[in-house]
Parts: sequence; structure tokens; C-alpha cells
Amino acid sequence: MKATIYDVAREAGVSIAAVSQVMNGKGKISEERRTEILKVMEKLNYQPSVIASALTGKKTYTLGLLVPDISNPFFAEIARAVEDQGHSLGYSLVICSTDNKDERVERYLSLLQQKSVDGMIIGTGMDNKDMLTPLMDRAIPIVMIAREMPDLAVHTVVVDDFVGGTMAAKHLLDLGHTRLAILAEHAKVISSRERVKGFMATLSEIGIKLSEDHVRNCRYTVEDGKREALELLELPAAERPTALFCCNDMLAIGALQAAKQLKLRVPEDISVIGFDNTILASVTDPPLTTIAQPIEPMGKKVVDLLILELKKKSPAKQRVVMLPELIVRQSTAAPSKV
Amino acid sequence: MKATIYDVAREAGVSIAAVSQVMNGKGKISEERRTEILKVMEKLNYQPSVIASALTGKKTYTLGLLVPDISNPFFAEIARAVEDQGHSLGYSLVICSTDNKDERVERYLSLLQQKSVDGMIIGTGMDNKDMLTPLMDRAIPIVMIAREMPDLAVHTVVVDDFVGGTMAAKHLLDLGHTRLAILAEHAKVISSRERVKGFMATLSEIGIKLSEDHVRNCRYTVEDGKREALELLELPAAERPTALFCCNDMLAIGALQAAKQLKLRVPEDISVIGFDNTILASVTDPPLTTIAQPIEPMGKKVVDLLILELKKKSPAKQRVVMLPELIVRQSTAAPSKV
DNA sequence: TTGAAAGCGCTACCAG
DNA sequence: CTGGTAGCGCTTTCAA
Repeated sequence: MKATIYDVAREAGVSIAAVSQVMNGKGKISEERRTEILKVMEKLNYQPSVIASALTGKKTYTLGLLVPDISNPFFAEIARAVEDQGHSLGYSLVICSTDNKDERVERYLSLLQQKSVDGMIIGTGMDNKDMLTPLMDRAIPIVMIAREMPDLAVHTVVVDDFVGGTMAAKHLLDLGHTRLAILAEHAKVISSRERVKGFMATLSEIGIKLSEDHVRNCRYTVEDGKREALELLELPAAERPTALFCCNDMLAIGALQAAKQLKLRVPEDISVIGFDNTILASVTDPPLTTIAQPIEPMGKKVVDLLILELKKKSPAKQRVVMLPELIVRQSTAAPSKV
Repeated sequence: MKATIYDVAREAGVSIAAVSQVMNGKGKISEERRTEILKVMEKLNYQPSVIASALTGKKTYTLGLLVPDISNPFFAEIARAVEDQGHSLGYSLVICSTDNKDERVERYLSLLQQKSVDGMIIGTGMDNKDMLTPLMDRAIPIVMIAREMPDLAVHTVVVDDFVGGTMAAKHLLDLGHTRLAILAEHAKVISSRERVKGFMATLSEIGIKLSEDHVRNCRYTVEDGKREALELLELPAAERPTALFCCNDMLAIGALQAAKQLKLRVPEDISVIGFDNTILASVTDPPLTTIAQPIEPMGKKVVDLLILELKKKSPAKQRVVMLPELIVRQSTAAPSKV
């Protein structure tokens, strides 16, 4: 069986209090006893129980991460960034794929509480924002990444979606496009909305206005993107957009597939720009021009904020906005002169 | 603060034992008290502490999953499958990206023990297999997925790598290829070795033998695959392979990129076949022909085995071998007649 | 310096 | 049926 603090104490001929003290580097212990105890711990391969220590009011050193789907490359990359930073600070990560379903969010939120995680990182949307308030009442530290819930006093780390949208627009405009369209995510996704806003704002600066059916709402799957893109690309040539801004890489891939199916060449006949710069963007054909989110720094930052928060050393609630970056690959080009 | 069992008991005017009993559905409680207690729990939004209950000898309902890198789509997909099955059985998942470094494996193994996870799912390789024996001595349930350590008595779920290799070979042979080459993972990766074996065995059945420099060892990155593929594809035309079997999709993508760089067309000039059928395979250009692993059933199965194991109802150690499947997309075709 | 003892929240056994 | 109580492994006073 596993060795306990009692085993170590007995073996070393001291009290459990002494053992506890050397483990936590607290209290005064003679150097002699100290090394003796250390030796015994080593010998017994003693692994202190985090469970027991947590019960006495200390931390569990476990964090929860809620994302829509860990198998989605974007969130997998976020998870890795969060895991690494957490790990370097001594925390483990429990992953929770919510599929964006409130019911799953609720279930996980409750589970994580029962397991006494030290804090939660929310990277998933939810329809009912009230789900989080009970947590906050209980003073369970929460931070958000890549999503935000306005009027919720929590640290938040996001990319500047609006600016990302303007970057995409500028790139396309610079290339000479004038007939544009957007593949957006569901309207309730704030980040997507902001991207669209930034995109449209930039267009309107030079007097371009998108008709409503040129802004399509999709879920977040490749299939969805493809379906909507097909409709857009099947419009009569005069209306058909020459460039597509997709609010994430998955949708952009759908658009690529739609173009292929319609025998349209990318970027000659149609330019496509994505968002996120996941690994997917680098392996498509053609490689996807996209707006990159600085995932790694974001994951790092959100963990740092969470740790600060649960150490009560937290500054006023911050909203950290990171700058996106345009990554030009080969899915965008000047429109062909017709 | 969080409500405890005491709060519920006090509020309901009963003993904590009674509360505990209704929670666990044990003992005899009058229907009356029972509903009353339930009502109070509801009212106080009582969340029983898994920590405390675990300390009394019950389970933590937490599982650990070790993989090389959660941001690698293949492992992210495994994680999702494992998470789902675990979740449906009431278990949470702690993810651990090891980067295939023994040092990280060891650290995580120790951490998971300290946190008293109920079991661990190993999907990462390690040089020093002895790292697992202390766990087994302590009777911590372990199962393996997508990796195996022969002569270690643990349940293992793998795809039939050898057969996968033969499938790839048959497909290429049927297409008419005779000059073949392999992009393998490091020789210590058993699954890769088996794939190579299956592939070569099939070739030798019809008298084809690969020269040694046509079997290249890579790490598991796209860059690595590309580098090795470049060398292969730059061979004089007479020696240059017309088809490449890559032991995973990442390497295959590297091969695709190498071909592109050399202005070779896929599949006309060079056929490429991957392994794993991750999401990446469906978004490349051309879409990748690959050998699919039944990830979802594998994840489900491995969790079931683990749960059985920790309920002590475990049958003799099983090695579950699932059948791979050839997914034909567009990266393979008959060699062009030269 | 050191150790006895009181919990942390919950389970399980046992006497009523 | 019901409730008192002894732990689970560890932390933290508080005396000695």
C-alpha cells in the first residue's frame, strides 16, 4: 500500500508533525532530523496525498478548463498552452469538452466544484450566463480565454477580434477585392461578431457595404462552412464574391472545399482568408492566409491571472487584449480581371 | 462559503449520517426524511466534496491521460474519445502532455499518484519501462492506448498496426507501384515498427525488397517528414520511389510539402499514403489516402477496461486489437508510365 | 525544537 | 430506521 505520513514518522522515529513540517518547509526542525526524515521519505518512496492536504484547507493544485471540443485543433492548442503554464506552476489540468451545450457546461461546472479545483478557465460559450454567478458567489476563481461575457467581473484574455477583422479586410482590399462575403459563426459568439464588425467597418470606410445574404452564419464545422460557401459561390458571376472572410480556419477549409467542388481555383477565382492560424491552416491546399491568435501567450497569461486570483493577490479585473497577426499564405491574391 | 454535510444535517434537523445515506442510497431512511433532506440539499445548493469522500477510501473519480502532445490532432481526438466515455461513467480527465520525455512522464506519474487518480491511461512511449512498475506494485490501475509495452501485464488497446501496414502496401501494389519507400517513426516506436513490418512483408510476398535507405526514420513532425521525403524524392529518377508510405499523417503532410517544393505532382508523380486518419488528412491538398485508426471505439474500450480494472472485476489482461481501415482519398493513384 | 491533539468533510460501523 | 463516533492523511495551533 501507499506509504502515509504515519509510516514516515514511525520509521524516522518522529511525530507526524515533524514530517509535515519538513515537507512544507515550515516550523523549526534540526538539520539532523530533517535529513533523516528526508531519507526515510525517499526510502519509502513517500508521495504525500494532495487529497488529504486539500481537505485541511490547502489547495488541490488542479485547474479546470472548459472548451467546446478538445479535438478541435484550436482548443487543443489552447489546452496545451494552458497545460504547460499550469504544469510549470504545479497545477494539473482537467479538460472538459462542452460541445457548447449549456447542459454539459452545467454538469462540468458542478463536477469541478465537487472536486474542489482551485480555479476554472472558461473557453466555451454558454447561453445562460447566470451559470457562472453561483461560482463567483462561492469565490471560486474564474478566468476566461478566447471568449468573453461582458458584465461579468472576471479576468479575460482575448485577441483583439475587431482588429483581426480589420486586418483581414485591409488585406483583401489591398489586393483589390470589392465583392466580398463573410462566413460568420453563430451570432451569439461575441468574438465572431467583433471580427465581422471590424471587417465591415473597414469596408464601409471606403464605401463598401455587404448585403445581408453575403454574411452567413454557420456553426463551427467544416461541413457548415462548405454548405454556406457553396451557396455564396453559386451566385451569378456578377454577384459572386471574389473573396471570403471566414471567422475561423474550419469554416475557411469548408470554403476551400466548396470552391474545389465548384471547380473554382483558389486564390485565382476566389480568395479565402481564415482566422486562428491553427495547424490546419498550414496543411490545406492552398495553405490558408489567416489571422493568427497568439495562442501560447494567451494560454500563459490566462493561467497567470488565475493563479494571481486564487492567491488573492489579484489586481482589479483585467481584460487583456492581445494583438492578432496577419499570416499571408497562398489562399489570397488579387481578383482576376474579368 | 460552500455548504457541507453538516449544514445540510443541521438545516434538516437530522444527523450527518442520515444525509450521507441518502446521498449514497445506502442504509434505510424513511421516505419522509429522505425527501426533506433532498430538499435541503437543493436549497443550499449542496455539492458533496469528492475530496473528503475520497479520503475515506472512496474513489476520486478522476483519471489521468498521458499522451505525447495534446495539441497533436491524433492525441486530441483520443483525448476526446476518452473524455466522453469517462464522463459518461462519472470520471473526469486530467491531461498530461509528455513530449515523449521520460522526465516529464515521471513527473506526471508522480503527480497523478499524489492526486490519487483512480487510474491512468498511457498513450505515450517511454524509454524506461520500469517507470510503470512502481505504480503496478501499488496496484494503481493502468491501461495503454495506441502504444504498448510488451511484457507489461496491462490491458492494452491498439490498432492492428501490422495489418495496417499490409493494407497500405496492398493498396499501393494494386495501383501498380513497384518503387516504394517508407517514412517511419523512430525505431523505438513499436507501432511504427509493426506498420513497417506489415508493409514490407506484403512487398516481399511478391518479391519486392526495400533498400535500407528507402526506409527513413523521422521524429513525428511535419518538418521531419518533409526533410526525409525531400531526400527520397531528390534521388535520380530511376531510383526515386513512386509511392511513399508514411507511418502517420503528419509525416505524410511533410511528404506532400516536399513533393510540392520539388514541383512533383501528387498523386501523378508520387503517391503518398498516411496513417491515423486525423482531421488533417481530410484537409490537405490533395486529401490524404490514409489508414484509419478507429479512435473513438478505441478510446471507449480503453476506458471500459480501466473501469473494470479498478472495480476489481477485471478479467485477465487483455490486448484488444482493433482493425484499421483504408481510407482512399486523392493522394494515391497508379504510377505514371514513364 | 518537538509532539499531542483538534479538526477538514465524509463514510461506515454499531449501538439504540 | 436513526444518530453517535471512529477514522481517512495531513495541517496547524499550542503546550511542553
